[in-house]
Amino acid sequence: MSRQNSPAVDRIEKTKWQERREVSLEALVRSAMRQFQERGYAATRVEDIVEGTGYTSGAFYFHFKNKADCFSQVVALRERLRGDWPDQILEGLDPATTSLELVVRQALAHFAATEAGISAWVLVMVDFHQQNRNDPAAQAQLAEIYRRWHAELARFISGLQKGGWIDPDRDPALLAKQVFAYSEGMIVHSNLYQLDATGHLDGLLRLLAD
Amino acid sequence: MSRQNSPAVDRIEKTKWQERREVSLEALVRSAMRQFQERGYAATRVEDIVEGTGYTSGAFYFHFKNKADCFSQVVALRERLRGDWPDQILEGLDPATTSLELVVRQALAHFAATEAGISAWVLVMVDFHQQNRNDPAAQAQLAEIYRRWHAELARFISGLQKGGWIDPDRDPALLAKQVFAYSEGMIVHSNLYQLDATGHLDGLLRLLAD
Amino acid sequence: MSRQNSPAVDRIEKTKWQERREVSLEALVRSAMRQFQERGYAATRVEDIVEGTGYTSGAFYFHFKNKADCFSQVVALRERLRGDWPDQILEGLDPATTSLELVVRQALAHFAATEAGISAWVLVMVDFHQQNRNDPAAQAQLAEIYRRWHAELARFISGLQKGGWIDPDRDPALLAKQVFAYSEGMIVHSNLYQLDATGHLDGLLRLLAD
Amino acid sequence: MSRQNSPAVDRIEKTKWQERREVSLEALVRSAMRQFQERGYAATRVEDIVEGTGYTSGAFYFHFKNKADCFSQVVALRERLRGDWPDQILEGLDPATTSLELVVRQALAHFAATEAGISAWVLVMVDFHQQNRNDPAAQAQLAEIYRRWHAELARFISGLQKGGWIDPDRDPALLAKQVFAYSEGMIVHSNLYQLDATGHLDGLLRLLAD
DNA sequence: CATGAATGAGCCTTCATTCAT
DNA sequence: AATGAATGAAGGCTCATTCAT
Repeated sequence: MSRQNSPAVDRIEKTKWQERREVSLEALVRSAMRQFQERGYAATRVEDIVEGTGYTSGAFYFHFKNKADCFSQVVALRERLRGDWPDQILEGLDPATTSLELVVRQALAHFAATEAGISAWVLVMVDFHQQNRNDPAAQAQLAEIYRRWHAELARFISGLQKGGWIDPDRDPALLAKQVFAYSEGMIVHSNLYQLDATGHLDGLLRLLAD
Repeated sequence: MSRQNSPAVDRIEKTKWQERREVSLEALVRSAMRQFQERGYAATRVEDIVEGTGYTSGAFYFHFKNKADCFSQVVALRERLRGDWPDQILEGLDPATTSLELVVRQALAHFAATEAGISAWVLVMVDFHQQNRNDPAAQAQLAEIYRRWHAELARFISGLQKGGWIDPDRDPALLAKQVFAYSEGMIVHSNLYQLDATGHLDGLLRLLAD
Repeated sequence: MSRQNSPAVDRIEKTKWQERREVSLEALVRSAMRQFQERGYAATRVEDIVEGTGYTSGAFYFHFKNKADCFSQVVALRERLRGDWPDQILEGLDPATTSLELVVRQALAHFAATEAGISAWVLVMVDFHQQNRNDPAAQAQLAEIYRRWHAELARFISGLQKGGWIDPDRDPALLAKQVFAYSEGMIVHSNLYQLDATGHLDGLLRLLAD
Repeated sequence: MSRQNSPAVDRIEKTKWQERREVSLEALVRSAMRQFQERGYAATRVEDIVEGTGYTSGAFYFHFKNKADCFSQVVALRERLRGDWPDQILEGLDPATTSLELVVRQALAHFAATEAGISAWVLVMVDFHQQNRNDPAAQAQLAEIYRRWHAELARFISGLQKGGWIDPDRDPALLAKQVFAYSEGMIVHSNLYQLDATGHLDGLLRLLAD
């Protein structure tokens, strides 16, 4: 609290600090996201995250309580990046002229675009889960992440039902669960076993079809 | 010592040793399977595996080149345990009186039984994959494991087609890929996010249905 | 800014700044004393000291060269707080009506009062000593602190001798040394081993008695 | 368990291992004692302890759970070294021809001899206490260490009373407490403030005298 | 075939201190 | 006079693996 300054100056000062802080935090979180994706959660050292950002490991621990906290912030960033996709995608799509396949393609494209090439995040989630099996807080956090993802998906599916793309009698929550699991299962297998994406979309449509 | 014995005695000695060797190897592999499942691959220490078998870490490195080699042998054991399930299950099932759902249930039951309560092996696979991203040999090995699993599934699906449970025009390989991904996606999500199994079977049937 | 002002204003400015400086310094020193006592010297982080004062670590390093310097200033504060106790306590005590025990009790009460609940400072001294074993300057400083404390005690004991409470033939310096060591030994043991104060006063009187 | 060997061979094997283990453990504990004394508990790194023993930090963690555990074992060693001193010293001393001072000198000499030049262990105890203030287990352990030391001292004092060196009406427990605190206070002050030993014995005798 | 003591590289984390503002 | 983001060195501890026996 620089008591000699006027409140106005004070506010400006504070903003400047805050900005600087946000800039470095953002840089670290983005780097962490990339590294986690590239190496997995466990195999990523704090040094790896810091490297290339111009900061040091000390800065890391200024911004994060620990590695797990950093992971949380990465997840938060990913949710922000994803944005309000259920509405965004459905908005302006005419059921009369747009097939279900096209809508689904749009959704997949949205994720591919917003998640900045980080396509196999499930693997990181699994990795994080494995490293924190005995930490109930961490597990609760994972469940919470799912809850949000699932809610978004269910909302999207409701939209599909309202638009007439999907049978309105099916349970959106259940469908969301199935579709989500299927998609991530495909991603897991693609990465673990070096498979191509053939059939991914096809299966998705079968699950959604009545 | 054995050099002083006659060839006959030698052979007997050898056999005894070999037996002991097999016994201890089996014990270690089974313990490793349990531990990997319980703690994940990375988090399982060699000490954890050895503990409870009556052997020590030295024995571990007598039987395995390293931890990854141990993992391989666990996978091999799992394949042996699984056995020739496509034939076993289909054998004697009458399409006229048995629904697709029942057949699928039988298959799921078979895995549950043979895999001895190790139900979330995907997580271990992911874990192993993450720890060995830069080792092409390990990745190739994973691909090979998939190949075999996938072949079995495809064979099973062919059987279903022959029995009239599934549209004979669909591609068994593709279907196997989809069904496998879906199932493991469900398992991953169940474990990571503490979900129940609701809807798992339903989705499976939708994928298989025409 | 001050360069544009008249010398008079300058002087006023300077005084204001100096005041602020003293205020913050005082706050930090007092906080440091509390924290050192509560956590020990080594375990007290600069952050701990600063926390609760409204200042930040930057302010700390404005006032102190480093942590050791801060410690010195705390010690100086403690000496100021202690004040001129040998005279204060003896003043007005009538040897005819006041027992030695009562005088000693008064002294102990005085310390308890002035040192503001900081009763186990020896531990901090030991801690500081341990962390600075290889720094001759720090060790010299400790010796100096002792010298002053010891001188005060010796003066007090001289007073006791003049008042007839203690045999005038005994060496005040030696007695001071013994009494001081005994008292602090008691404090150390009380804190390390969770002992009560039983027998503390008794031993003190035995040391002083002829 | 080398199952191929006879039980006799087995026992010999085990003994060899045990011996080897004891040798290295002893080396590490002794080195730790020296280093703790020389540098203090906190300032002693595991590397310092290991250095000069021919072992590495890995060996340290094979023998000790952590640094605090190592400290415990050092304390245990010190108790072993001290041995059954109350009886040893009093044994064969004739009260008619031996003064109290001489007996006390013998005791002090005993400690000086057995503790192998480690004369200021209190400082290490304080250091350890300071580093573990928030660990109730550690604090309980310290109390236990005191209890044993104090019991030995009280037994010694009882012996002095039986021999007629000390007034039999005084409370041995209280006396032990006072004498112990005084002695360690002296040691603390000697080391912190670079004092000589003058007056130490004198004070001790005054506390014991009636 | 098996033991188990020991290695040694590696990683997370802490914290006194600096410095641009 | 004070802020607070950032540094960077240091230290405790883990664990896969080795090796003499």
